[in-house]
Amino acid sequence: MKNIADIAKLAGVAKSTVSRYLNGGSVSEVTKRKIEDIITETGYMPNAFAQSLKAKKTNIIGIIVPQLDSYETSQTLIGIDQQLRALNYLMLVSHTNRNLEREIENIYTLAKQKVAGIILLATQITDRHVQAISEIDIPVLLVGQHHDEIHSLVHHDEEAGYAMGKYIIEQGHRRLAFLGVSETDIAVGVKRKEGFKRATRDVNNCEVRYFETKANMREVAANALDIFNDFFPSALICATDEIAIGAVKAAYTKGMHVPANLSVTGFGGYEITAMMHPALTTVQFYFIEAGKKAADHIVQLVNGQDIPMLTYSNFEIIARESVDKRFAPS
Amino acid sequence: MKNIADIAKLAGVAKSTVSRYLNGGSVSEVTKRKIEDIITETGYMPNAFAQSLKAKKTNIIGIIVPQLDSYETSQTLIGIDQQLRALNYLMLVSHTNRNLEREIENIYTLAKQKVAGIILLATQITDRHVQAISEIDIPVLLVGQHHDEIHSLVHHDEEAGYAMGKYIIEQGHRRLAFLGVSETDIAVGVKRKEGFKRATRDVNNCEVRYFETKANMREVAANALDIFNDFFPSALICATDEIAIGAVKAAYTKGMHVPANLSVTGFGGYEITAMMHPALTTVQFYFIEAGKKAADHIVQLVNGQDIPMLTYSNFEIIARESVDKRFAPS
DNA sequence: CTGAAAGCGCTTACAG
DNA sequence: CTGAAAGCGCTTACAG
Repeated sequence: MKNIADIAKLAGVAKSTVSRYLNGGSVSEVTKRKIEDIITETGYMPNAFAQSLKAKKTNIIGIIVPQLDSYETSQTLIGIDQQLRALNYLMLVSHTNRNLEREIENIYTLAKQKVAGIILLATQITDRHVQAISEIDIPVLLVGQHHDEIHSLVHHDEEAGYAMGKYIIEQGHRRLAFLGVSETDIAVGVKRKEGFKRATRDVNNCEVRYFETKANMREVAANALDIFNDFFPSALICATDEIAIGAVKAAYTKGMHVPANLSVTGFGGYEITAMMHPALTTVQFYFIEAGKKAADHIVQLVNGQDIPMLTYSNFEIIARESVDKRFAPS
Repeated sequence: MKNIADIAKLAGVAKSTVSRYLNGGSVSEVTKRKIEDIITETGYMPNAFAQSLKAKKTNIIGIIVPQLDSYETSQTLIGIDQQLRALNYLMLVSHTNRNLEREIENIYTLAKQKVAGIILLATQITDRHVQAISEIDIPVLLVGQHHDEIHSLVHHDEEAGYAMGKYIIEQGHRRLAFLGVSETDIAVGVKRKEGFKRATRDVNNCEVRYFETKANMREVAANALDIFNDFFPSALICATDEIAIGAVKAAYTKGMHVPANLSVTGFGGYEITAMMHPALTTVQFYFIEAGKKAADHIVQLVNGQDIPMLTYSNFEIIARESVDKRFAPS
């Protein structure tokens, strides 16, 4: 492997001239061509460490993900990667397997690797997160959760919950079960539920009950429909598509028909929800767009530019087959 | 941010002593403690570039993935990340969006970043891949596809195809449609089909027809069942779970019942296949295991150790509800 | 437009 | 066990 000194010697110029050529500094046409020839000839590639060591910055953005095998994560990463590439950055991905301890650890590890910035696909922000983030002195962007002191990009969970509530009410349903997740997850466990509450609380003759489950389709499929006891909702609003998929499975297993016996909805807009039978009514979030925006934001932060502390990503209700129209009592 | 010189000064020793402490060289107990104190006090972290520049190696493994949003990729990455972490390596992920051009480009980019090794989640290996890989002088491991000149880790696609063929025949099916993908994908498009052929070709009174589709559930759902024309198979063997999911949807859309009117099978063992209605009979590959093994292998290659050029990962047939038992003509 | 020199923050023989 | 010095491969003022 050749280094810049070799190239300089072969081209008959100084190292600094080669460096200038590489970085778009002013170099005469003749010199430029000479260097160019040598570089293509030798296949020379500058050593990224030496560059980074000297320039004190890297073109790597670290991404911390709690869960690699979810549609949401994949789509968000695709968006991030795409925009990062356009901005000439690379993506160092670190998987935490939903382990908060490991999340904190990774913040320090990435800092040590001198990444230019960090995007944290967050599920829960603890004080230790905040402390780690403040210690490392590297820009950090939260995606999916919001914290007052850290730049955040979130989906419009509360509004989405509200829209879903409105929709279900409009379809005439009045006995509703909301199947949510732990409130430690503010975005999914609290915001979506709150929005739903806001949409349904002033509706006449409407009974809503709230339940909690693990956000894992297998467990939901196995247990979800047993938690209602003697309550028989006409519609089941699930806080994620995964939960909804499990719930539909559970319904079939019990011999119930969706939506004839039970309407089911999700949140997310996972591709698979269009393939289900019946196709799932859900909230479409725009993960790829959010990922791109996240990449834009972290790079702006890296460059010292100013961005809003909190940004919302859009959503849309996708009405499909899993919700029945009922005649509501007036 | 402090550097090694600051630490040395504060501890009253030479930089080389601090370096030795950091790298586990021989340092007296007293000195060790002094340095330790200063480091925890200052929160000092060595600059990874300077380390890498000098030591001429990094702890980063580059991963090139064609498609981030597939169960297979996610699971494989989880396995890779997990084992890489155990071996003290980090994972630089680069997404190519199934663009071969970008795949080649990424090989060079990662080489420039001086990653210690590269894992390529491959779909197709062209001459240009081979050339790029030979040029960069960094160990490369192929996962999912096999090439004679490059270390490869593959699923046992041919055997899996064979096992699926045997299984379908055992269930009494004799009018079979195999819905495969382009032969440019050797593992999925050629090997699985060949295995299936081997299992079915000597069976009496058995008619098998081969079709090709895009490996995308939406397209399959829209078109898959129209390509048979006047051929009415009792079983449809799909080369991937995605295709099978699309095919089941297509069947429902046409008012057919699975498996009563048409049995359907997949390959992969995606989590969602257990949640479908009916649950899908498929081949389970062990992606996480494969990922871990891939991580082991690339690190062994990085360390100059010898590993076999070709390694197979296991599989298993998962018999579920999407295949009917028929009485075969004898 | 070009070159010589210093320095980024480490590690590694080498000498003691 | 410890330290002084050289060097990894770049970039960046600075001077010309």
